[in-house]
Amino acid sequence: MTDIPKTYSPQEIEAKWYQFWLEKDYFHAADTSDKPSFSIVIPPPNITGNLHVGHALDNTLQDVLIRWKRMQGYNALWMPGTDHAGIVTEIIMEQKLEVWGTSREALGREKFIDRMWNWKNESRGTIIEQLRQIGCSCDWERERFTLDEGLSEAVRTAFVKLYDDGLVYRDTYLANWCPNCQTVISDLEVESIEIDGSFYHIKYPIKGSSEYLEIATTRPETMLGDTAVAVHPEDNRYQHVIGKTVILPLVQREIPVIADEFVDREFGTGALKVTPAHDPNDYELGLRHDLPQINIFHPDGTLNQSAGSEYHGMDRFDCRSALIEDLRDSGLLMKVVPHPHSVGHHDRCGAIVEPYLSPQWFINVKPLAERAIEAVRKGEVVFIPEREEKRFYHWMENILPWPVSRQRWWGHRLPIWYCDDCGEVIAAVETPLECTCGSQNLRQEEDVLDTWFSSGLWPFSTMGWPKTTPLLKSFYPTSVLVTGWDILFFWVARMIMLGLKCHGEVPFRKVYIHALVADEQGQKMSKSRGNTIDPIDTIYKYGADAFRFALVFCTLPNPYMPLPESQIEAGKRFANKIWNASRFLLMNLGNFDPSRTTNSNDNLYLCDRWIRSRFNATAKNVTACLDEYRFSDAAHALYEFLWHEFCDWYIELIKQRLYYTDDSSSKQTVQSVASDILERTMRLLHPTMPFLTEEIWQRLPHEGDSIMVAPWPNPNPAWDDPESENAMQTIMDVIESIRSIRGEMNVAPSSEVEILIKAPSAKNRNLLETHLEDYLPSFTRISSVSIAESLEKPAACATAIVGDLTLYVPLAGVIDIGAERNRLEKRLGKLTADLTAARKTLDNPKFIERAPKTVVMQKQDLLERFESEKEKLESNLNMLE
RNA sequence: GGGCGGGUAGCUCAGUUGGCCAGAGCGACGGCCUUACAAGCCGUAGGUCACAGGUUCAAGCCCUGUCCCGCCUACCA
Repeated sequence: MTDIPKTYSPQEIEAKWYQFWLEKDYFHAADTSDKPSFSIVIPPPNITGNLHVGHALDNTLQDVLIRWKRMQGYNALWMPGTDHAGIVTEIIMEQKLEVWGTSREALGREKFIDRMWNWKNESRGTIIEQLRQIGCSCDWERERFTLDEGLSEAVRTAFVKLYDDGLVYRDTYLANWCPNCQTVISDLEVESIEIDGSFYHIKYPIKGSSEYLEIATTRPETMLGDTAVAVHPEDNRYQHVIGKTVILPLVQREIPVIADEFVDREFGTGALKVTPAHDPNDYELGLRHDLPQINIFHPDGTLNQSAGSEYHGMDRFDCRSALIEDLRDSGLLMKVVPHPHSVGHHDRCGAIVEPYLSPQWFINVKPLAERAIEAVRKGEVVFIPEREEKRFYHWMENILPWPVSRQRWWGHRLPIWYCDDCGEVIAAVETPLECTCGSQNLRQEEDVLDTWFSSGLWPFSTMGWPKTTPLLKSFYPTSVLVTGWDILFFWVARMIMLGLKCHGEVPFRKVYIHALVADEQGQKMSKSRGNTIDPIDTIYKYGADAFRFALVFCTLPNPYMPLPESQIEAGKRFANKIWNASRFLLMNLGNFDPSRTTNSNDNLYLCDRWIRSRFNATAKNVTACLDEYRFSDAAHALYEFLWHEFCDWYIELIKQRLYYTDDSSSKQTVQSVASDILERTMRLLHPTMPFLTEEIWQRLPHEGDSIMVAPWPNPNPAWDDPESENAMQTIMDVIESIRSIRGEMNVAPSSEVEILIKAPSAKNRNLLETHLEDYLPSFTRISSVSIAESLEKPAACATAIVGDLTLYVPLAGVIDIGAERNRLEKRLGKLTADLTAARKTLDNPKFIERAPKTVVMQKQDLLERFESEKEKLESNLNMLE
């Protein structure tokens, strides 16, 4: 066993165990089982993407849950897969095509799609392989992709079902249009960004008059599509122009001045240019006043022929500049005023979104939303943290129709066919052969569906829906969904709506919404900020377990979670600490034979009973934390127990017995207790740090083939031992006091000191007499220990007080009286303050009267302790001369 | 404009239904290569819990107001 390396090196260990688990098929969940079911579907990452830190967090948390539940005896399914990620993937492909000197249009739909599939097949596995590197125990045999035939059938089925129920319709509407991607997008995909824009004040001359109206606009180029000017009906400034005609500058089109209450008199000049085809408000205004809609843009954002020959073919922003110059030249530009305002940008490509008239397919999600809200209100889906539920309601209650068609090629083509002969529109799961009119001139809709539509079906489409499969029966609704808050509306809300609609049941019982990863300054990690960390580099540098531990440790129910590199380093140090504690133990197991150990408590030392009791508390705590999705607390509990109880104290406490005991049965006992506690703790830690724990577990005495399938450690009620915990606490306090004196008095660690302890109570005297000499040498160099009911304070010594105990450490020739006085006075100052506060509370008759008895008693105890300690401190101070 | 979250140690944050002397990690300072671990060990310092009121026997926690910060959301051209 001495061949165990001194430092933990994760690389080969991680690869080895992952392969082992795969070979043993531990990741695979049975279709049906006698065990209770637990299931999670992975938020499918982009098939052509790379793992980023957000994925790492999301999937680590899922892996923690799934490994934990598996150990708890569940038939645990983690359904993996990937998403085709329509628009983003196409954007990247188009960039590649440009480099290769071609384009989407040049290739045509069929060849373009072929390229996409080739790319998909090439990159297939990249992100999956990365998930494996962080240790994800997904059921890889069941891996799905949103464009697979089965899932595509689910998409068609769901869409047709919605169509048949009258929830799908086609409409020409002023929707958000991305001129760069040349597709409509939903309002969720529009990101408002504040820009330093300008207000352009333009003269609109009134026909047959020398007067003009002053119009302020942020988008002067849209004036080419103006079909009216509007003022407030009660605006005194403009009463005389209502009903008159103005001449649209440059264009010379005559347009009416209308009155509408929508216009805000306070804003701008109180006169509004109306462009029904290019502004949502103007669109509504136009409908009310029956104004013409003049579309001045091509789909790519260049000006079309309606803009007039002057501007035809120009880009919309070039046109703005040109138009401003022309207005200036004509003397119609009055002024340009800085006007910061927010402008919609496409969240995928960053282009400024254009409100644009086009025929689109919509889903009327209002009825679905109502049902989803009801389900959440009834608790069929529980949000963690709870506050996310409010965001959910807020969005759902104000939901608008969902534009689902996209003018793109990579995705599910809408299962809609048009009859060229009779104009019939057919929605069908399978390609129809002929129309009801008998015509075979059927043409499928060109548009594809929004990627989020297929994602919305993910929890059941991956399990075989629309077929009724054993998998659906066993695992739907899934137990919990784990995802970031940024896709609550995009994805979570839609899954709930579509799950209820299509499968009649919510898709998951719980949603755990985690933070987005931020850097040390609290800034979200993003490529544009350049503050990202690469998970694969990080794993290489620190090890997967260290990375996972840091992620779990930092996971709090906040919107952003800082993940400083120092925390990942701490994870690495923790892994190394565990490694070395295990190494120590393994080196001292000798020819220990666990099978010969009885479970008798006879030979147990105080510290054995203590560590078992502490283990119990830890096991309870960790389980409770995971039950409540308090990941960070679980990690803290494990860290605290392993490092600061097991390593700092227990290992030190047993060294004497392991090193110097000849009594083989006593040695056998401590070997048994220590290896048993470590083995169980490895199981508690396994979901968080799977590789390290497997490696150590395999080396320790254990039962079974893998820690992965070992049972989750439950607390053993027989191990709860508050008395031992109290006794150990006293001993630890004594040791800490001595160490503190040595440290503060600058006693060299190599020099031995004498310890005298006045122990008035028989209980503590007995405790110290029985145990202290066993334990003390491991912690501090001592020449002798004297314990007595009462003893005289030696000259020139430092003192400390622990409960009713008074410790004397003679330091003749070493002690600095001034330093010791300072030390004691400082302690006394704090003590006096605390004592005064406690006394004040207790002197209040209302406190005695109204506070619970236990609280009063606690306070009284506390006061007594303060008083006794103060008394001792003062006497020590007085004797200091 | 509306909504949500936050302001606790130098930094990042815990602090679960109000009730032991307000904690952790990192950083700082001092001392140790003590045979599991220097990726370690020991010790020390550092906080008017944003501010002002209120409720209560008791407030970091509950209520009101103020000041900051962040985010989400909204059609003011």
